[in-house]
Amino acid sequence: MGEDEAARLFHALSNADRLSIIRRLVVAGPQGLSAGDIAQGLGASASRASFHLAALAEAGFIHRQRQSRSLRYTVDYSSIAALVSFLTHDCCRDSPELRACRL
Amino acid sequence: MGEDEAARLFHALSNADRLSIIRRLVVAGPQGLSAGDIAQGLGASASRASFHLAALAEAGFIHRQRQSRSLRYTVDYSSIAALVSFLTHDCCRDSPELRACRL
DNA sequence: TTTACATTTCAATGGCTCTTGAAATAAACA
DNA sequence: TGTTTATTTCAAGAGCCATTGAAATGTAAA
Repeated sequence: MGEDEAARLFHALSNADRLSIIRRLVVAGPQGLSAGDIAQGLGASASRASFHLAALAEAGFIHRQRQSRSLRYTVDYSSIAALVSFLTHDCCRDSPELRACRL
Repeated sequence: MGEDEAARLFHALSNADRLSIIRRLVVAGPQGLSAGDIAQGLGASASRASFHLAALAEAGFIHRQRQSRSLRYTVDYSSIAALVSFLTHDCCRDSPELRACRL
């Protein structure tokens, strides 16, 4: 992953609503959540939730699937793993200093 | 770390120049690099480099120290470790699905 | 004590991001 | 078919971000 791509992914995570969405989808597990559930959980309007869902989906952090009238969103763990990998391997070059402060 | 704080840190990383700065500082090691070295390496104007250095410093990813006429910048690994920890522990709740796709 | 060097700060500009509410799309049901 | 439900898309506006070049700050050297 190059720096431009990584920057694009970090931008997708640079918003509290979007981080909250990811966390809710992690908690929800494999069955995910509908757009409406997410908007309600966030206390946001439908269009605001949709805007952030679109940003996350475009970056590959979540996927969606229609289920009758609802759209069901789920988290994509591999995209998060890729970002962790970028930070530790690419960016910090597996530096011992980083390891040393693993929490 | 809360979602607002995490979002703030992700925003600091959401730019290719800033990611490039961190990488250069990792490569440079404990003695770091001067602002001028960084601007030159980036192919950016002094003020542009300074702008991005200020954003990274404000977020705690780098530190600076005056050394004669230059300002020497170094990377702060603990801030990066904290972000990795946020992604894996807080955001993904140490989910086995995340582990499963560790690269 | 001027002069040069290293870096930041400032002001202006263009572009992007987020929010809101209204309109459009899509699916299910009566 | 017409209506309700679920969600996205669109347009407009406010605010933030990044870039540029000029001016200001701080430090060392002549």
